[in-house]
Amino acid sequence: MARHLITSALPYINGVKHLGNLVGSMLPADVSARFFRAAGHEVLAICATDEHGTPAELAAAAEGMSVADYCDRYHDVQRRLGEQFLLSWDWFGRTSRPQNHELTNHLASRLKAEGFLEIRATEQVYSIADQRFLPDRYVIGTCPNCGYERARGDQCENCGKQLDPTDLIDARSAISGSSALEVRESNHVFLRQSLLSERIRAWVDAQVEWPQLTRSIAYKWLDEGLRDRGITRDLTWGIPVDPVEFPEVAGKVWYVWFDAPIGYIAATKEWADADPSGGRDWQRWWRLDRGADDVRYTEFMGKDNVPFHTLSFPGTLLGSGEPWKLVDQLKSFNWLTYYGGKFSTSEGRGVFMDQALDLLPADCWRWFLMSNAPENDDANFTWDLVGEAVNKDLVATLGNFVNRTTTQISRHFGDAVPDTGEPAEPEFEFVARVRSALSAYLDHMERLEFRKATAALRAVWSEGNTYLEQREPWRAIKTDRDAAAVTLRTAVGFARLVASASSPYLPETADRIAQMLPDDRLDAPLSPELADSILEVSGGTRFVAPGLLFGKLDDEQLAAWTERFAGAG
RNA sequence: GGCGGCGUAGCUCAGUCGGUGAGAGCACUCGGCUCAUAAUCGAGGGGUCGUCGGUUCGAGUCCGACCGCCGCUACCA
Repeated sequence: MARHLITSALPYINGVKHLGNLVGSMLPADVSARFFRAAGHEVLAICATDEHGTPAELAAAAEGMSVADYCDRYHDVQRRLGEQFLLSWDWFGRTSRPQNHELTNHLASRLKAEGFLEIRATEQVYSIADQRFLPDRYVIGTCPNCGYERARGDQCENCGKQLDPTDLIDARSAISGSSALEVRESNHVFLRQSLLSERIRAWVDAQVEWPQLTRSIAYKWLDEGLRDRGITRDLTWGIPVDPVEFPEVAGKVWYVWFDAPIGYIAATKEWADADPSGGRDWQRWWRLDRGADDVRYTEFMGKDNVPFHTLSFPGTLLGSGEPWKLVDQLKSFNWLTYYGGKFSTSEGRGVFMDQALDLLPADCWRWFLMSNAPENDDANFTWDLVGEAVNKDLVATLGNFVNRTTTQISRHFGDAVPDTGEPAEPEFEFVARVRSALSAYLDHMERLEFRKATAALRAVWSEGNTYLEQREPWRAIKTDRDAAAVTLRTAVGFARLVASASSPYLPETADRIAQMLPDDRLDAPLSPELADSILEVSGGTRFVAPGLLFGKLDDEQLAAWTERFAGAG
């Protein structure tokens, strides 16, 4: 038994996440958490909402709410949607909670003591009308290079030229449109990543398990040279700096990218604090000097998050001088595109988590998304692929197997598992084939190779249909009732195994299949040897047909959804 | 502009250190079966591996150029 700490990139607070966000971090994290639990390991799965920063303030203002109320509301929305997608977090926390305030300030204090922080004066654009400093990209104006009128202060989207806000002609606030801007000087705390660079590189060098995408992103940044980075902001919404320790920046807050990953640890502390018995020990998962030395820590995220998780956050923990647990495996994902384009909130293109659940059950989405996950390259969402995943895999292969098996049992043997006949060579061969297919599936799961794992799981399902075709119980029942009994009892045993094997992807369906045998459940850990359990179902035990597991999607339905979600772009 | 990635059967994708006749699922064709949501099982057709050139006994796999698509480029997160 191993101990697995699993975190998924924290979803940002401003609104409902789309299916690309889901498949890039939260969903694979949950599939892995469920898999490792099913395999008998100890698992702690942590997630939280990332609540600080300018976009949260603006989104709250747009809805006429205080930012604290706004975050309360959307934290609840995201938690509920996560639960509806059957994400089995051990804890879903918030970066705005006191645990994160405390830990963020603690780590800042440690970094200061170790000499990795520095106060620097910076010049930033201040909007008088908005009464706030503007991040570069919130200043818009005409590009001096190409004349594009809606260039942003960091880069012109039209010609690609990198800009400073002061380069823009007719610069104005992207928030209010006001051109009453001025450059003001402001002190900020900088994390001296340049001093940490060699330690971070040595640590990255040791991460031989990381996938290619993760490693290449980390080395790209290291090779270009890590720059010192401002980790405070002139905002009101965030974690306030300690005015005693950092008087030069009193009244400012820590940068959201400084406090967000610390939120993984703080959310674990929330989890521990929430247990009144005091039986949960967060340090056992995060402190190498408090029992975390045998933890295997896996992070899940989209590729845009990789630099922060391979460089800045590890730099923060290494620089603290304290023995924090660092990530072991970092599984990163490319983008899920919608018919080749970006999922877009502003243009209404793509499918969002709340809409998705109105169309199909969570299990269908979980299966479609994971079997088409953007693991090695950007992956394309199309409704045809949704239809294929549901109709071919779930309905025709898995659902049909369970349905044809249970229909025949109910018809010929009633509400008990047939108990006559003895397994023979065909059953032993079947078990051997299942063991082999199951083994391939479990290997891919261990390696977090989700597309290969789903293909391998589908191959496991197929073995059931192949077996039925070979034994033809519908024919045997007419001449050799015992032979049909053995076949169908074996098929039920296989279905019970399939429920266990499929549970990481299809938790709800797995439960429904398992309910077929309410008195004879399978709870042994997932392993190739579990294939032997196929022949261990008790004949005569109570049997309940679960009914159809999945509904088919017809072409008209898919066409209607294609039309509805085409979006403005 | 810089950096990185991708371009393999109609579609979505695998192809580990370059090496027996280039793979899977879906779609398509043929056959079997009829218990099952016309589902299933078996067999088969289909690709000059973006283009051109190079290295090599041998390249989808390495090198160069070009064409096309995409991402990142550090105070949005």
